[in-house]
Amino acid sequence: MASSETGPRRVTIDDVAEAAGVSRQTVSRALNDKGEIGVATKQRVLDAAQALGYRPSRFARGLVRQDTFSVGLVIPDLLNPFFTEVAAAALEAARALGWHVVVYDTGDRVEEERGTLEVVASQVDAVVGYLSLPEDEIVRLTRGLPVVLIDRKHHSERFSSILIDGEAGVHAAIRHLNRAGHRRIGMLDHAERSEPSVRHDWFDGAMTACGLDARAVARADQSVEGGEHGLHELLARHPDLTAVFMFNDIIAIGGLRAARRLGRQVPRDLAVIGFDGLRLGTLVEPPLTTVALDTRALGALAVEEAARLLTGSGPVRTDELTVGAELRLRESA
Amino acid sequence: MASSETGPRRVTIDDVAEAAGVSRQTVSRALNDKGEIGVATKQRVLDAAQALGYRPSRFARGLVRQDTFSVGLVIPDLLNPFFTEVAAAALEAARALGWHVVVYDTGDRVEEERGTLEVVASQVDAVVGYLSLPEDEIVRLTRGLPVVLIDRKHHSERFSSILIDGEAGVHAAIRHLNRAGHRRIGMLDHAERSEPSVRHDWFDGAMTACGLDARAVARADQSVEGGEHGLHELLARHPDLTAVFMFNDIIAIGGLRAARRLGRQVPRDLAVIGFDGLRLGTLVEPPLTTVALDTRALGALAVEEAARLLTGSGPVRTDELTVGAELRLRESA
DNA sequence: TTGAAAGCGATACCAT
DNA sequence: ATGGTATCGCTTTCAA
Repeated sequence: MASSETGPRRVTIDDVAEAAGVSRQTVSRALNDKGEIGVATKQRVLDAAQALGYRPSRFARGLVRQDTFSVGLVIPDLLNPFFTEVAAAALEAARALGWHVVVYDTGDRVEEERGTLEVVASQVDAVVGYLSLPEDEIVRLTRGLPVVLIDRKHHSERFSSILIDGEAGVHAAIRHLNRAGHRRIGMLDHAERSEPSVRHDWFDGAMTACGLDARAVARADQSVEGGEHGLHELLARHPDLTAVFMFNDIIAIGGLRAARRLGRQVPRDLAVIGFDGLRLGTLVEPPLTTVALDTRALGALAVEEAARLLTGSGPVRTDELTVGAELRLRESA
Repeated sequence: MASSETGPRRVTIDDVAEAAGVSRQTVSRALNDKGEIGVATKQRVLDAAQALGYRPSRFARGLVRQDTFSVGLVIPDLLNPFFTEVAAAALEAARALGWHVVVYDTGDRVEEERGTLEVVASQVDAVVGYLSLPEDEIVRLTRGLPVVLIDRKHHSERFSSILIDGEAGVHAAIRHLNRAGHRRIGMLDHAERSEPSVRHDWFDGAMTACGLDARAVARADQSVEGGEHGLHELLARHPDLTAVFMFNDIIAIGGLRAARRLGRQVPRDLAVIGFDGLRLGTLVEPPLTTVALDTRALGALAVEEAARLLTGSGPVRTDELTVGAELRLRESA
């Protein structure tokens, strides 16, 4: 027994050729259903391939027929319904283009994002992602690949961005609350970064436009539990609030639950408005009023833009790469 | 202007070598951070690569360093939370193995499943999927690839299966209802295939074991709306039911909504038990009692089994490829 | 530190 | 209908 056992060598097309007593081109023909081959020969080749357990190398094949593309989709958490919807849309758009999608879930960890970007370059032709690393690091890690950033501006030439413009939607939401008589409106912002979010800016602007005071703000983790916690805190500090605008639907759903526990009935005692427009919002009680994004468009645009970047077809107008948001009235406000 | 414009040729390593005035091995060294290269040379190469917009071919690279694996994950609908959870688990397991996952969403359409299987073979080293095509067709389309079927038995040598055993869990569920005084218990089965589901068999067995009549069964589409419809129908035919076991959580959530609309309070007027144990079930009102599957294990096992199949390491015991289910009491029953 | 040459495993083109 | 040969773009020896 050799001590340098090296594992079974890969079965190549040549092995099949030898076993079937033909040349490798003939094997190729048989396997790819090309014509120009005798029926008997073909069968013999197929049998040999089967017997040897032959599987063509996708790399060798890809090398010679340069006609398949894949995009890497990098997201923080597939179980977060927002990203589920974006991912589903990306898959659908990719299917339409005949592209393959390699999905990476970084579990909200920066090191995983870094690790992913490190390996992704050797697997795909372009990257689409909701990324949190500094841009120069992304530039370095993606070694020349086209990159499409979701909900984040870019600077590098190689990059592009799909942006979210929720300003009009948030204004509509606050106006809606104002008209319904709400004056003391708070916001639950996210707690990820140290600075307030862009959504908070929109909220601020909308409140100011209505002549309202926008200072009742607390922060929450991006999870149902985070929203629950956050609303408790917000209401502890501002018990007189009659309405709350939430950073997103996930947090809003946590808020709904917290309100119930606090004995505050929604929307009678407390109006709640979310952001994102997740399907999930229709399943909770009461159904969530929200500033709805077209997550489908978001995912689709991202993949399509990646394809555009790769083929070098000209730049598209920024507004075509921007997804708007509109107020969707349901029952929570 | 030549009328036979052929598009920009791909930038290869040789182009970079020429531009930098070095050999291509030197370029390779520079790009892969190998040592054995002068700092100045390295920088010159990197600059040239940058200037030319060079990106290494993943196929060429993969061909020579045969060290990366990918698995194709084929599911009917990523937006169905059950598959979201399975997919997330699969991604996590794959990450641990250093594998890449190419995801395909067939949108519940058989033709798409067929189309996917047709192209997937040239992209991955193994396939994991919740498939509905006849096995002989899958065998044919996947041309030699190892295949792991989720929630479905296999016959082919090349295949393996991850099975769900919910019998004990369903028995526990029915016993729980029985103990709580329920006697008239119905079931909402799925409507996909013509025959009753395996879960229906479990229900049947459990009811019989309790000495109860298991004939109140209706069918529902696998969606929230389907569950809503289905429960209406079931209660129309059997108005005296006091409890319902649902094919899965999605349908159960529809049932919850239907019950509310019918003015039946859950669990007081109607107890509801789902199947799957989705996180989603904790968000609805009331939180859903369910026969919970370990979807995490399901996805992870599938990917790990695919890896095992590929490396040819011996077969694993069937019970290690089976995911159990247990009754998770929440508030709907 | 750098370069030349030999593959990796398939397909395409051109003979026969 | 079948085979020979070049080729895809890169990394890995092995020399220099």
